[in-house]
Amino acid sequence: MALMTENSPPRVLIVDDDADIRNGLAEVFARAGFDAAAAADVAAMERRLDSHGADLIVLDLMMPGEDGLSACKRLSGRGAPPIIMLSALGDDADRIVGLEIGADDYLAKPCNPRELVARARAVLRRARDTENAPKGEALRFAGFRLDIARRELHDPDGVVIPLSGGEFRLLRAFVEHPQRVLTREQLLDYAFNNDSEVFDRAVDVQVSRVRRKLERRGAPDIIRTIRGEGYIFDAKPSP
Amino acid sequence: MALMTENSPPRVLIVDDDADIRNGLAEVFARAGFDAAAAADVAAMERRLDSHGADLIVLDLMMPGEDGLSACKRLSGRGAPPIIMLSALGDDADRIVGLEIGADDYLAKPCNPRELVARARAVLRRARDTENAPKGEALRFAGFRLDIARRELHDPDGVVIPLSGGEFRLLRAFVEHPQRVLTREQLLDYAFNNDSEVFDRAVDVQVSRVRRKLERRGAPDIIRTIRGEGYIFDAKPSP
DNA sequence: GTCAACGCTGAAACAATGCTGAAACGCCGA
DNA sequence: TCGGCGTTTCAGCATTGTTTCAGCGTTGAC
Repeated sequence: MALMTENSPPRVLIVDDDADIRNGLAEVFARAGFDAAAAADVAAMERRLDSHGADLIVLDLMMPGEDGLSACKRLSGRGAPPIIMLSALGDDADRIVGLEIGADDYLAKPCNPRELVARARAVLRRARDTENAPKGEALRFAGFRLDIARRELHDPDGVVIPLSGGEFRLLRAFVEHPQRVLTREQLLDYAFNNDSEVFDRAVDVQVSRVRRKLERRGAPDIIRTIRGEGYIFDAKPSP
Repeated sequence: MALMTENSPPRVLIVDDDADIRNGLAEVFARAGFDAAAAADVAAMERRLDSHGADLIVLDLMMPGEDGLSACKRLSGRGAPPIIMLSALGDDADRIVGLEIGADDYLAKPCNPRELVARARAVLRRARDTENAPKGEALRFAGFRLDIARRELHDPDGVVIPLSGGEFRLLRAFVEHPQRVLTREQLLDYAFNNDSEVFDRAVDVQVSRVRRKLERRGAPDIIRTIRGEGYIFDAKPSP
């Protein structure tokens, strides 16, 4: 599968012969934060896939030229991104129901744009979940263990240290970027909602909160201050 | 039971009178790494079972000739592989549940192919885990037993705790994804009808309903809140 | 080298934001 | 009509960004 690039907007490819629908859906997805592209028929879709790839295809069922259905069957073999089929209302949705082969989801047109986007996100999430499923992620440092799936910190004795959401994100940012100076600005990027302007000093406060919890378990000086620069996470990643 | 050969693809046998669905599902399973075969009716299924065996049967409920239901009842007695029943659109899965047929899981058509494959894997996993145990696979946690086939929850004393359909689906989602934070969005995916837009908060309410029933049987804190993130099912799977 | 002013940081207190649980309501299908 | 279920409302409160202040390292002048 064309792997979705981490931390970049998911690329959706809309395939429909009706220009109004095509562009409308593209705009809907674009506004929802997707990287949206459009193709008027199956041939154009294939070209686009070859040249740019995609993380998700929204495919109209009925189209002149090669049918969406046959394209779906063919695509869904290997390596293709997940597919959401759109069927025009009035086409017996029931029949399509039986034919849902290969598609990851389907909707009847006209469909609510928000619902389409929601389903798209769901399909992408599921695809990603199955990719990352076997990953029992845990980051270790100085005897501690940061359990990503549970968002918990365990001290060397295995005792759980409660972390708030912000504390967890900050500590995670540190653990994932160890042994290097991180400016407050970088830490804001990594660990704070960057949807609004937040003062640098908020970082100081969170750092001190995390420090206190680490120190209390006998691990002082793991987060060192670099005066005028920022902070550095100074712990050896444990095995 | 026709034992599953170790380290070879699991053999699934799809039984449906509709050729499109039959072949489509076969392709879905094949793509998912199964060794898929298909049969158009119960008689063909029996022949296939005798000649090749299978590790899992996906059986349509409504079929001409012998009904899937009766075939399921008959099969589930002895040595037969686990069965996933598919009920056509409109049939209510919850109603089927009450019937004492031997299926291991139920899905309502139309179903998401990924969902079906996931359920198939889950059934096979359970079957393997309890290979030597009497039939009646169930998910166990903290002394409780969640019977997938009967959609019932039994407390440590064996008493049945009534669950509504939504409560069952939510609890099942939790039990199948333990020890990790599940966002409300994920839980909506797993446990709610994704036919329309449902607000996040519906999850909270269902969670509180399930919590109340668990707590009343002396199991508090099994579903923990992760503020700002979601919920985590924090129970050790029991033997 | 000494000293003082300055700026940076840590700690604590504070307040606003928004998340969550509980209860109640209403809709809808059986 | 009733149970199930999604929505709404509201109160409580954890979280978190801001503020204030003191300590101290840094820096520049003398």
